[in-house]
Amino acid sequence: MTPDPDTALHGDAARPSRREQILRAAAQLFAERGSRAVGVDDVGAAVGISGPALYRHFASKDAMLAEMLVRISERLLAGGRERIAAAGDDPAGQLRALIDFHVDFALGNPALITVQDRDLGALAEADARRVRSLQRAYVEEWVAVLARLHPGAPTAACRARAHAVFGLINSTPHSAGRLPRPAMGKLLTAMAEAAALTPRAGSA
Amino acid sequence: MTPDPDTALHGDAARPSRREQILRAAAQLFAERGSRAVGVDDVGAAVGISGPALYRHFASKDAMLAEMLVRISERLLAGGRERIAAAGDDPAGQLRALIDFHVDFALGNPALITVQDRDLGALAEADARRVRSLQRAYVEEWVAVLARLHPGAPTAACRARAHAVFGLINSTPHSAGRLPRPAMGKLLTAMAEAAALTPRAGSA
DNA sequence: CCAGGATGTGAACAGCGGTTAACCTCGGGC
DNA sequence: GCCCGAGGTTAACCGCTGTTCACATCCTGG
Repeated sequence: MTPDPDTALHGDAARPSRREQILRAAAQLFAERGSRAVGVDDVGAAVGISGPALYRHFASKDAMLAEMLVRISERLLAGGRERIAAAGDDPAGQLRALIDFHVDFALGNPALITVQDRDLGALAEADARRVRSLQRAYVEEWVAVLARLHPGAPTAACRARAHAVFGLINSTPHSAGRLPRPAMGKLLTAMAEAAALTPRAGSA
Repeated sequence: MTPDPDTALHGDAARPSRREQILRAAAQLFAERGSRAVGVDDVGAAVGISGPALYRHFASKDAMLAEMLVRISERLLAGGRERIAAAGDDPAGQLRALIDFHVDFALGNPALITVQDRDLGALAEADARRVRSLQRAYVEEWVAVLARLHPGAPTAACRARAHAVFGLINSTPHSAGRLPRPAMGKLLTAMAEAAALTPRAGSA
């Protein structure tokens, strides 16, 4: 019955266990260069140990990436659902809650955002399936809210709208540092809301 | 004085010379799996030849990627400038022209869009510099237009706005196929315009 | 009809990078 | 005081993949 120092519990807070340090450092490096381009030695060096020592903490390099991506997707899905629930029954309020949440996440974790949609393809099919499933669930939360705001719009359109808003907000890593974070937050929030609410234009 | 079948001229039209076939196929594969993950043999197989034959047309795999990315950036920059010039002096019209152009490009070349911002990091520093320079120039075209539409806004904010709009439009590859292309075009255009024009919210 | 360049091919090479193996070193419980 | 497991280290292995080589082929122009 050892305290099980690294399973699901134990969160991210407290002094980060080696595993956490590694995941953080790896996320940073993966975001900068792409997971395929960073070597095991690079990740090791980033946390002060060297190379093969990582295998004391992870089964493989792919396992690191998998855990990283699964966690991100889980945080997004859980956070999104929380915010929707906390926003009551008003779809407009729910949308604002989702946007605020996603903007905060993106501004706070640009590296994770980058890795998430660049290195999904590097996962083994089993892991990829799991991540995609979580992502899909998150998207569907948005779609449900958007559907109430755009009655009569086809679901596919709401889905496209959700993806477009993600793209807008996730642009953060590309223009990071240019603008102070609070200003960036306000700007992205306003743009995202405007984009999400725009009625589709009439045919003529 | 051979007709110089493959230099700059010769465009993309006509029956695509081997080089073009290869570049197209490679773009497709790179977009699907990431440039590092596709082997030289895969690209060869995609055009019916096998493996090392590619070296009759390109100096290296990296050279293929480099040429691909440089071309994309050039097309975007040239196209953007054209459209702005054709739109006269009205900033609102220029913005619409830019948006239409970018939406068309993204919907027409999802693979190129994907490769462009995922595999930039795989380039040698010299090539990367060139591509970044072209991209920057394209962004600045947008920034100039946005600055006229948002007088008093700091340049950094306009730049962030431009990146956000790119992210919105470039979301296409992630939600492709779901919606018929014309509908997708209308939707993205409307969302992009709304996002680009939203005034930044007041402080309280 | 014959040289020759353009284009392909399959085999061999070489380097890189993930993974494993064998060995060290502590800090703590019986 | 000893044993032992957690966590590191370095050296070796090995498979994969970009690249090169030596050799066919085929179409073309003289």
